[in-house]
Order: sequence, then structure tokens, then C-alpha cells
Amino acid sequence: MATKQHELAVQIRQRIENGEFSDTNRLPTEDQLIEQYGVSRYCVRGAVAILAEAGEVFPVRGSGVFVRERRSGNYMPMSAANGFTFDFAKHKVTSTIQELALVRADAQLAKRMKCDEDAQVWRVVRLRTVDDLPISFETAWYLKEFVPMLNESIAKGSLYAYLRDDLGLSFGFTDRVIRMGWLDSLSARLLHLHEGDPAICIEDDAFLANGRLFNASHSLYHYNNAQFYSVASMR
Amino acid sequence: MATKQHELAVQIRQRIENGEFSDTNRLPTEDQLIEQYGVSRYCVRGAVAILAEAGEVFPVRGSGVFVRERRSGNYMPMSAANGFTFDFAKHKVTSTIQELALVRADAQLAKRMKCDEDAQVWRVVRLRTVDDLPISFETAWYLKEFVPMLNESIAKGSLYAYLRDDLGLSFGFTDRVIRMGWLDSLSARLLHLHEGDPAICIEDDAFLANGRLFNASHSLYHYNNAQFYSVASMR
DNA sequence: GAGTGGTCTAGACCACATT
DNA sequence: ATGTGGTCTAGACCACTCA
Repeated sequence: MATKQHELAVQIRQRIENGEFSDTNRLPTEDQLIEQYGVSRYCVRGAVAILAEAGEVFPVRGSGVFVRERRSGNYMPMSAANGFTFDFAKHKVTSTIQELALVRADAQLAKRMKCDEDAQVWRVVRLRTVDDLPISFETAWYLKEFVPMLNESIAKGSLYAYLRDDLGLSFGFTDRVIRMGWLDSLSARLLHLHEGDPAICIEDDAFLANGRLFNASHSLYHYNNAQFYSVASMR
Repeated sequence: MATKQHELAVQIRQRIENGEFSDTNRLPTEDQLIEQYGVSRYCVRGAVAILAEAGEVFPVRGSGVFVRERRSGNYMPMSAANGFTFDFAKHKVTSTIQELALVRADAQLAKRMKCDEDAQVWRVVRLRTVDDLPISFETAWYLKEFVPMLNESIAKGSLYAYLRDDLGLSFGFTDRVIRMGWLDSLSARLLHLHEGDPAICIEDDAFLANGRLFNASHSLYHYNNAQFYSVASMR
């Protein structure tokens, strides 16, 4: 569902990319945006907050909202979790499926996913590439309770888009843990690295808007090809 | 500056920790909190958002605001950047100073910190431990323009608290990049690891509320003792 | 002093969960 | 049908920047 704030953020972003503010590097004032779009200050501030969280602008009290320089390298956003395909919409994303099977949760997975032991779970193992570089080796589990059907065609594309648009699931939040991991022989071969090499490891637990966990995953990232970006608030 | 929202978040957190809601695992409704504290809905929702961002509660439309289980391990928050000492207020934090010197920026640092070459910069190298475990080897730079004085006594404690409370600086946001790094002989020795070992590397660029960069840093984290946590929105 | 973003209030309507 | 959180509006006052 697109709110007014999100739509406004998209429009402002468009104007930034068109270079409309490149002379002063400042957005119009809040009052001007209210005027231009016929919306309330709440919406304008919400849209600016979306852009600020993405590191595209920063507001300074008393001065205005400044457009930030675009970061040069390729970074993956740390604070978003809308799926690989969405988060890297501007890049060429591919997924090579290593495994797609309906399995029963073992004790460990059942504990993590807060489901019954022997509950049915889709297990999906994929190699992900961005702009033709191998980025990550991902193992993901989806509770069949929420995802009745899954196949290779879906898993090759945007699995999250399928869940949202076709199954009607609405997402809430994702718990994310970042730590060091180590490659086994399969992940090393696929990432063009060596067994035992280090990898940045991200464990995600993804919840629906109603607070139910529906997806857990474990991703090992290529130590040269992947780096992450986030902007942290200091208030 | 403590806003009403932050004060309210602290009070609600206190009640959670006292176990007041442990029967239903739900906070009072927004209307009840408005009633209990005599504040507006804006404040109540702001306070809940603060707790939700920290992973302590999650709101479900139509149902209420649920208290989450406390995470078991020790994680460092990824989305906060208020300094080590603050972010781990509940832990025993120590900093061993390896170097504290007033130096001139070289070309590389000047570019990163957007200052003149030869600008004066405090260079602070510290080993940080949490609960007596070596956690990270940190190299930080502070522009003398904003930090006229610095000494070992300050750097051993909470440098950020000094900047905020004594120098009156007000912080804005921090750009953060996470990637893989590798230990040199000094950092390896201090972290009780080996030269060439991998480390999670975090590069921070910290900005004041007026958008001026005042601090850059480079931290190498112990691959066993450090892990990070964040909760990502999926809207 | 004029103009900017930050916090706060009061009130309306909407989307969703539960009874 | 009721109650919950989510979005949106209008308006006030405050903190800060800059001429």
C-alpha cells in the first residue's frame, strides 16, 4: 500500500535525480512543499524522513533540507529488508537455485521459527549475484502455513514480490544479526572463494505485520563483493 | 535535550522491565497511555516508535503493542551511534589508549573529512573491551576545529559524553559502512588474535546537527566477541 | 527579526483484528 | 460492532540559522 508520504518521497527523489536542486543543494522549504503538493506538513515531514533514512538528504533546523552527495560505491542498505530484488532495483540481480524442497523442521529450526517440530517448511538455497558478481550464498526457510506453494520459477525472481503481491502477505519487520561466518565447500565454490574463507554472515528473522514469523534466513556474503551501508541517528 | 517522547519511552521501558505487562505481553493501548501520562497521541506514538526501533516492542494494527522477548546474547546495536559507552551502558566498558595525538590531515583523510589538507586533527587509537572481552580496535579522528582540547583522561571515558555535555556539540547522524577487514600485527596482538585474521570492519562518518562532519573512525571487531543487531522495517 | 525545521496538541478518518 | 494502531489534517509554539 502506497501512502501519501511514500508517493511524495518518490516524487521528491525524482526531482533530486533530475538535478532540479543542484544549484543550492537544498529542497524547497516544508511550507513550499506543502503548497506545491497540497498536502499537510505531516506528509511532507514523513517524506523527508524516508529520504533522510536512506541517506539522500539531511534536514538542518533553521537552514533547510540539504541534498547529500550520492555515495560512489555499491552498497547494500542495512536498514531496509524488502528482499534482494527490491533493495537493488537499480542493479541486475540474479538468483541461481541450489535447492528448493518442502521439508520438516528439525528441533533447532523449530525453536528458531517458533513452530512445531515436523512443521512443513520450504527450504530454499540460492546463490545471488548483483551486476554479475557473486554476492551471497543464502539459505532461507518459509513456513508452509503462510506460503502454501513455491516453485523454481518464483524463487528465481523476486520471492518477496510474490509473497506480497500474489499471496497478499503484509510484512512487518525483520530482526537482523550480523556476525562473522565461514564458507563451507559448496558456498566457497559458488562464490569463487575457498573453503574456510571468512564471510560476513547475516541472520534474518522476518515477521508479518501481525507479528508472526514467516521466514528465517542465513546468508554468507562475499568478502570483497559485498559491503553494507546504513545511516544511524544520534538523537 | 530530552523530549517528552524520549522521557515517556524511558518510563514505559521501566514498566516493561518491572514485569508489569508480563501477563499479556501487551502495553496499555495508546488511549490509555495518553490518559496515564496526560500527553498527546503524537508523544505516545513517538515513544512506542523508539522502543520498536530498539526491538523491544512491536505494534500490531487492530491488536495492540506487544512486548518482545529479550534477546539472549550480547549484541551491539547497529542503528544507534551514540558512542560505545552509551550504547553499552549496561555493560562494563573499558578503553585502553594506544595513541592520542594532534596531527595534520594527509590528503586521504582531508578528502574523507572534507577539511583542508594540513588541518589539525586529533588522532585517537583505542582498544575497547566490553565485559572484559576485547571487542574492537578503533582508530578515530576528530577535527580540532570542533574539539579544541582532548586528553587521555577524556579518551579513557566517554568521549561522546564529553563532546555533548562539556563542549555543547549537538549530534546529527552517522554514515556507516560495514565490510570485511583484516588485522595487522598490532590490532591482532591487542585482540588476542593473529595477524591476517579477518575482522568485521565498520567505517563511521559522524556529523553534527548542522550537517558538518566532525569525526571519522575505523573499527576492527573481534570475529568471535562482537556481533551486531538491528531491526529493519519492511514498509 | 525573519525564516527554517523540531516538538507537541486536538481531532478526523481509515485498515485491521477480535468478538 | 467495537476496539486497536496507521495515516492525515490544521494549527500552535519552540530552537536554531542567518542576514
